[in-house]
Order: sequence, then structure tokens, then C-alpha cells
Amino acid sequence: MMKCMETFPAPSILPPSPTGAIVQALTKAIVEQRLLPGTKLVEQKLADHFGVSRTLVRQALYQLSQNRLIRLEPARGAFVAAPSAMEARQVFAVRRMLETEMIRAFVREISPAKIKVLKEHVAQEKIAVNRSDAATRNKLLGDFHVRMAELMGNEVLAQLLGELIARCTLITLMYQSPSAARHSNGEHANIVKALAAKDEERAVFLMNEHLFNVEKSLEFDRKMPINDLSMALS
Amino acid sequence: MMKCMETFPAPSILPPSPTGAIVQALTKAIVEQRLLPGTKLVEQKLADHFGVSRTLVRQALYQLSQNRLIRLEPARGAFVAAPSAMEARQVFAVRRMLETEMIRAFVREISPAKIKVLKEHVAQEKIAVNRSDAATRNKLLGDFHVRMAELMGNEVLAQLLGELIARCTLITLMYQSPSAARHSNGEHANIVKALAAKDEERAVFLMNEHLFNVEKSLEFDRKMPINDLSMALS
DNA sequence: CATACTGAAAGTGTATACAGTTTTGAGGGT
DNA sequence: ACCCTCAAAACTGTATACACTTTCAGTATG
Repeated sequence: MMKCMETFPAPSILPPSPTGAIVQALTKAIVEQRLLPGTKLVEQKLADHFGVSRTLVRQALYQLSQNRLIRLEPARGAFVAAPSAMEARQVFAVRRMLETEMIRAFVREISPAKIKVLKEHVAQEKIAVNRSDAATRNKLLGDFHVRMAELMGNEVLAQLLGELIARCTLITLMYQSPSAARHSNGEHANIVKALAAKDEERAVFLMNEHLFNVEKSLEFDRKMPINDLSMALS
Repeated sequence: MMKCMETFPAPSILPPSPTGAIVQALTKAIVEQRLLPGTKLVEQKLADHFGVSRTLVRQALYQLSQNRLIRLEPARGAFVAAPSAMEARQVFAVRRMLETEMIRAFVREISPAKIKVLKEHVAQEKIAVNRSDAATRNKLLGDFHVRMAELMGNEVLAQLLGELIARCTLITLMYQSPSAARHSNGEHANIVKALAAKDEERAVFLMNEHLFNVEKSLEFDRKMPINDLSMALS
């Protein structure tokens, strides 16, 4: 039906479930901006497209609404989420709280292997920043933060942060000026450098600044068009 | 069908929805330990009890599984969650990250009105600690933390923390020695005192210590019985 | 006595049917 | 042209039906 893409939002492994496959396909479509914020998602159309009944589509939509990737309006249907500026600021505020403390904890249980993983990820980012489309870039840049959570061996943290990042991905796609993502890769590299040096305070400072920078690069007065389902799922 | 109880877990207002009503009823039953960890939740039985079809019950179960209050095993059914010791520690680790930073932010935008709300809540706790059952006590003690998040006007934070607290409620009910909750009320009072004095470092210290204390009071070698559905929903 | 089969009962997973609501658009009045 | 009105179409919400899987009692077998 659809090819099994790399894992994306919250519970890392759900592709075996048919519902999970729909969730991933829709997530991908939203993140790649084939489905723009505000677009209505009609259950029957999705059911036809995926070759299943509305039952499974509804489950998937409900799951996506929990992730805040879509809005579910009672008796009116599902719409691709369009996070407000306020919501965006709140999400970033929470990320700063969580991630600065995560950095502190990370420094305490650091290891060469973990630094290596992060360095490799940053290298991958660098390649993508120049070659790939906005969606792929944003995904990789977001994954940096999730990767760090995973390295700490705290699954609860990793999942929570994963959900926050997914929301941020949508936010940045909506509001970020095209060139702004460029800096993130360098900032990630600097954070890793500070971590490798076990300089806790500097790492915390850099992470905090990084998140502020991303937030500052958002242009909330942008308006996006709304497109239709039919063509979005080529 | 069932009386509309006070709000409980994640999205503050869902009682108008029939699914939401089921979620709340089950949440209440789990938190009040009428449904013990490990108990199987059979869809048809629940449907009969609530006078609806399995469709709505399934939606509710799915929602509860997202809250981690129940486990959903493919083709086998739903079971009241029994968080492991490791999971408990991870949840508390995340709470410490999030809540120490929340305290810092709170101090920065403090106001007499906010202090008043917290003081009143602590007073309510005090009454409940002596008079009420374990479930009500734990709920109020957990709500203290959520109340603080709400006072900060950050809905994203409030909801996230609400979900973490809900998981903690189940954890403490499973593992906490009966008398251990007693200290929490006093610790909350001290935190509020430090906040009122705008003593950021002390407030952070106290919150951190508080969460450590709660975690330390858990006895992970406890074993709980598993009871049956029929009688749990009187 | 323990273990391995077997078939019915119980239960979950998915599709379909139907009821109630919202949306749409054509017609008619101002 | 603008704004109602209202009925048909489209869509969501819920119940029911059916297929497939797991569970378990009962029986046979080593």
C-alpha cells in the first residue's frame, strides 16, 4: 500500500499495525507540507486511499490529534493543525525547561560512545542542510534532540521530547523563514563540543540560546495556503 | 449513567463527550484502586456496564493507553497498567527536570494572587491528609504540581505535567507505603514559603528534594492482588 | 501424573449499516 | 446584487455484524 518509511513521531515502532501505517503516512505528508495546515481530512477519502475502512482511519486521526498534528472538531471533522503563535511560544518554553536539565543530566553520565553518536548525527545534518529539502532537514535537526534523550536511556523522556519535537517540526514548517534553519546545525555542533569537554554550564547556555534562536527565527505573520486532499497523496 | 466527577487526567474538559465520560469513570476506578493493576478490561463487559457499544469503549481504552493508565496488548486486550520500577524512576527523573525549571520560571513571574492560590491548595491538602482516603489524598497532592503549571499560563506545560502526574498517581498507589504521603503536604507548604520569599534557589532545592523523597518512599518489592471487573464498578 | 491435542467459547480487529449533524447550493424574496 | 430558506448531499458519530485469534476445558496419550 505504502512503503514503510523510517520511524517518525512518538512510539518508535508501530508500522506492523495498519493504523500505525496510516499515522505515519499522514505524518509524513504533513511534515513534508503536502498537506498544509488547515486542510480538512475527510475520513472516507482517506479510507479509500489507504484501502481500509473508516474505522481504521478514525483511529489514526484520533492518534494524530493526541500528537497535536491535527485538530479534531466535534461533528465537523479533522483538520491539519495550525499552531498559534502563543502555542508555539509555550512549546518552546517547555522545551527549554526540559532540555536544559536534560543537558545537565547528560553531562553527568557522559561517555565517548555517546559523544560519537551525537557527532555522527551532526555530520549527517550537515550533509542534509545543503542537499535536502526543508522537510528532511527539519526532521534531522529535530532528531538531534531526540537522539540525545534516547542516549540517556530514559524512555519516558525520549518519548515526551519526541512528541514536543514533532509539534515543533510543524511549527517551524509553518513559520520559519527559509534560511533560518542554517544556523541550527552549527549550534548543535557547538553543544556537542561543550558536552565533550564536560563543560556543563556552557552546554546548558548553548542549548538555551539555541532554542531561543530557533524561536526567534519564527515569523508569525506568515500566512499559508490551504490545499486539497486529492493531490496531496500522489 | 454515571455522575459527572471532577476533571481528572489530560485534556481538562471532555465530559460532554460520551467517550470522555467512560475515560473519566475508568480513570477514577483505577485511581481509587477499585481496578487493580493487571486487571483485564473486557470490552463487551464495559460496553454493557456503560450502556454503549464497544466502539466507544475501544476509543476510551485507546485514550487511556496513551495516558499509560492501561496497557493495550494486540489481540489480547486491555489491562490496567502496572508500571515497573524502572518506568517509575524514569517518570520521576523527568518530573525533576521539568519541575525544577518550572519553579525557576514561576519565581520570575510571581504574584501575590498566585501565592494565595497555592496556599489555599496546600490548606485543602492538609484537611484531606487527615480525613480522606488514599486516592483523594494522592489526587490532591498531585494536583498541587498541576496547579502550579496552570498558574504559569502555559497550557502546554500544564497538560504535559498533568499526564506525568497521572502516571505518578498510579505509581504511588502501587508502591507507596501507606504513611509516606504524610510528609508531602508539609513539603509543599515549604515550597510555597520559599516561593513567597522569592528565594529561587531554595525553592528549587526543596522541589528537587520533595520529588526525591516521594521516589524514595516507594517500595518496589510490593505485590498487589488482581481483582475482577464485575465488582469494581459497584 | 504430567503433557499434548482439540473444539467450543470468549474476545479482539475490521468492515459495514444506520442515525444525526453539518455543509452546500438552488430558488425566491427584498 | 444580497440575504434568507430549505431540502439534498456530504460527512461524522455510534451501533451492529462478521472474521480471525486467543483462551480454556475436556480428553486422549506418553
